Formats: sequence, C-alpha cells, structure tokens
Amino acid sequence: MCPAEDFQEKRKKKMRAVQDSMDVLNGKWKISIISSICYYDKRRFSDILNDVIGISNRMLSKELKELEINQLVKRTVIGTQPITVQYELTEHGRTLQTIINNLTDWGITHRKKIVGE
Amino acid sequence: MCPAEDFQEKRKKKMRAVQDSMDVLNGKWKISIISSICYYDKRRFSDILNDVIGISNRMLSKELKELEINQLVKRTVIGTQPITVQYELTEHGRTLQTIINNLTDWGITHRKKIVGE
DNA sequence: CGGCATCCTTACAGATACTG
DNA sequence: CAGTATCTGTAAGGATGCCG
Repeated sequence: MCPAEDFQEKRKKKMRAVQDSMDVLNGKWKISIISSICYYDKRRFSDILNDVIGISNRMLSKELKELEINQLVKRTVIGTQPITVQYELTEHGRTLQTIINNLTDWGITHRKKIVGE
Repeated sequence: MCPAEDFQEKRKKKMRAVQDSMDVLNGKWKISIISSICYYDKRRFSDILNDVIGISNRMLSKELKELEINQLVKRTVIGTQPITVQYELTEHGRTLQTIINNLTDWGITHRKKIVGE
C-alpha cells in the first residue's frame, strides 16, 4: 500500500473511533453527569441532580441508564426509607478522567478567549 | 475558607468549565467535523461532507457556521467556477487536538470493551 | 428518595429541490 | 461546488403528578 492510501485509511479509522466516543457521550448531559460523579467515590441521584445545572430528573434517569448500559457507571441501591441510590464510575468509566480533565482545561481557556476579547 | 468548602467550590468551577466545553461542541457532528479538518492544513466543504459519515450538507453548513462563530474554524472562499471553500482550524481550534486524540484512543478502547465482551 | 408515566412543546435533523 | 429554502417527521427534553 502506498503511503497516501495508508494515511487515508488511518485517518478514516481515527474518525470512526472519534464517532464511537461521541455516540457514547451523546446528548448534552453525559459528560457533565460523569464529571459530577468522578470527583467522589460514590454519588447519589439527587446530588447529581443538583450538580448538573438544568437537568430534569426524567433526563438524569434516562442518561444514567444509558451510561450503565455502556458500562461506564455502576448503580447500587442502598437502604430503605427513604431509599438511596449510589452511582459510581466503573473502572472503564474512570478511563474518561483524562478527557474530563482536558475538557475542563479547555473550557476555561475557551471562556477566556471568547468573553475576554 | 475551610478545606471542604474549597473543594466544593473548585468542583463547581470545574463542572462549569466542562459544560462550557460541551456547549461549544454540542450536537453529534462538531467533533467529527473538527477531526476531519485537523489532519490537514485546509479542507474543502465536500471533503468534509465525505469524511463525516451520515451528515447532510444542510447540517454541515450549519455546524461549520457555529464553529466559525466560536472561532474554532476559519472559512476562506478560494476561486471561481466552480467556487471552492477552504476550512481550516484556527490556532484556538487546534488546541482541541489533545481532546481529539484522547477521544480517538478512548473510542478504540471502548469498542474493544463493548464488542469484545 | 429515586424514579416512571403521561402529556406536550420545541428543536433537531432528513429529504428534496433550487441558486450563484 | 457550496451552499440556501422549504417542508416535514422524529425525538429530545420540560412540566407535572404519582408510586414504592
């Protein structure tokens, strides 16, 4: 295979990988939810609800379910009356930490860039 | 300020930053579009249209406009007949490269994780 | 407390056709 | 080629209320 073809193929592969990631993290809430959980070992439903500004419980519920299906989050029902549910990142979910950190840094830079000019 | 309050405040700040980033990169196309451009110096409209699987020209047009407003992408009209338009990342847009790379790596890992089990 | 069910409204986004 | 215009369906997502 010539170098040009090789470059094309690798590029396509990378682009597919990026799309895969974005499919998992789709919607406007996923990353925020994960970043709400990631600074703690475990985090309760209502705590996340408070952290993620603007989200409704209906959405949070739905999003958490998707994250669970994608094995990023683990759900544990704790006790009774009133019931408590803990969410924590799985080992796989914790591998998103780097991305979260980068997005955090970038967000700060971007805000300066946009409002600062 | 006590350490606990300090922790809270820093966390909230980080979460806001992540949300800022995600607001800029919202929708399911932005990151893919950027990653289509980033492997080249300049990239034409129809090239991006080809790279980003599933996107319509209507959407691509809209998304590119938003990226331009956020100063991530620069648009240049080249010649005539037929007209050609080049898109390139701005310096600021190029700072997303790290995030793209991380998302690429993570996407590959995630696919293995999900389909491999 | 942590949801789910329902209703409802928007915005997202596809298909198609058209223009400079 | 690089879009814009219009028309349309779908689904995201908010509001509210109910339940174990």
